[in-house]
Amino acid sequence: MRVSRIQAEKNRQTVIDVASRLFREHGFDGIGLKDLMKGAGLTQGAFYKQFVSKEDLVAQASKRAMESASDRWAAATAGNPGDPLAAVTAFYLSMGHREERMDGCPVAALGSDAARQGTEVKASFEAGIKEYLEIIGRLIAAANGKEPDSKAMAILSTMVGALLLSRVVNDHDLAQAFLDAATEQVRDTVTA
Amino acid sequence: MRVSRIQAEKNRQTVIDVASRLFREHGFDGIGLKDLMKGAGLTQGAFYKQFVSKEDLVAQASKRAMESASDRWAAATAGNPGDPLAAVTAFYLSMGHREERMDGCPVAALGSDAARQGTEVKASFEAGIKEYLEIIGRLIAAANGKEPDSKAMAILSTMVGALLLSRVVNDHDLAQAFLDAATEQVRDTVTA
DNA sequence: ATTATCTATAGATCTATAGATAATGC
DNA sequence: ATTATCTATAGATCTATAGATAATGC
Repeated sequence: MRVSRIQAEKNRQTVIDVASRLFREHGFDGIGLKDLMKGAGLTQGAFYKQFVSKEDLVAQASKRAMESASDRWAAATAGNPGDPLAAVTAFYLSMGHREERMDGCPVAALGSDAARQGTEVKASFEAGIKEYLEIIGRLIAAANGKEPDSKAMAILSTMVGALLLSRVVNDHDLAQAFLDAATEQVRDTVTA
Repeated sequence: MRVSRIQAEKNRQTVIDVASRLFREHGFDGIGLKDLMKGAGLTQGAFYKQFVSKEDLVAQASKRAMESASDRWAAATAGNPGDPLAAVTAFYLSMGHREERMDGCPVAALGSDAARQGTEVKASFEAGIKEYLEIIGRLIAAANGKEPDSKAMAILSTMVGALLLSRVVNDHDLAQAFLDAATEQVRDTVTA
């Protein structure tokens, strides 16, 4: 029954990874500890040796989700050095991203939920958002000298808002139109 | 115990109104039927004579919330005929709105939750979003002839995204900066 | 007679805890 | 001896239903 300390820590990390995905899929209140632990191949009983409370896991899973999201942004920019911002918007503002909540941006998937959470969860999101802003800031600094902070915030707002809006409508064409409009807007903001 | 049909219908409407506010505050999964009915001055038992299921109430409360939100937009434009779009952004992109989830925009308050719901709930949001777009479209049509649809979608995305982002960070200054950046962005989009 | 609302409850699920078990680590 | 995980369970809460009650509406 008992496993080694190394394996125990691996299990803990797996729970955080699984939770970061299942929370994005079902919301913080939409999935229980039993199913979260089952997703990691464990039972409910192991949970409280790994975490203080569900809220504790929510904060850690939020952190993990934001880290993997900004890693994905960095990978996209590295994959297209010619037009890195276009590379980011190409995946972020795509119908594929709209349909893969579980592996997508945590701000769009859980932002409304996160707004109701405590300081620690918001701190997890805040750190990830600052990472997003730094990446955007670097990308637009090359093309544009003035007020990169404000422009980066406007760009991020447009992207998050468009993805969220695309997900709450049934009409696929309308969803696509939100993503396209945001793509164009970001392009215009950078060249302005 | 029994009340008149007119009073019964009033009670039903009160439940929808209360739910539209309490859902925005706590999320669809964050409040139960007992507390929703208590908020309307009734007990849990009356619920299933008024609604088919909790999901049914979620759809109706979403519709009500979006209606009252677009009414608020219309009121803001009517209140400042000189610069109606500035009137809308002034309240939408304010710290006051950030802090009043319960009476604020349902897309920001419940968008992540709505993305996980069924067709009926999304239809409620979709109708409200189209209303938002129509209002923005009318306001920018006056100042700008070309592609009002795409511009309206970009503007709405920026507004929703900025409000959501302002709510998931702890730092008030960063929250304010998101709202300010979006305000500026909307202004630039219209005059471009 | 009908019915809007009430109290009560069924059955499921939720978070969290307790004690048993079996492997690790000293 | 310690402890990571297991099974089992406590106590609260959730959605939904059942039957009682008391007022409306015919």
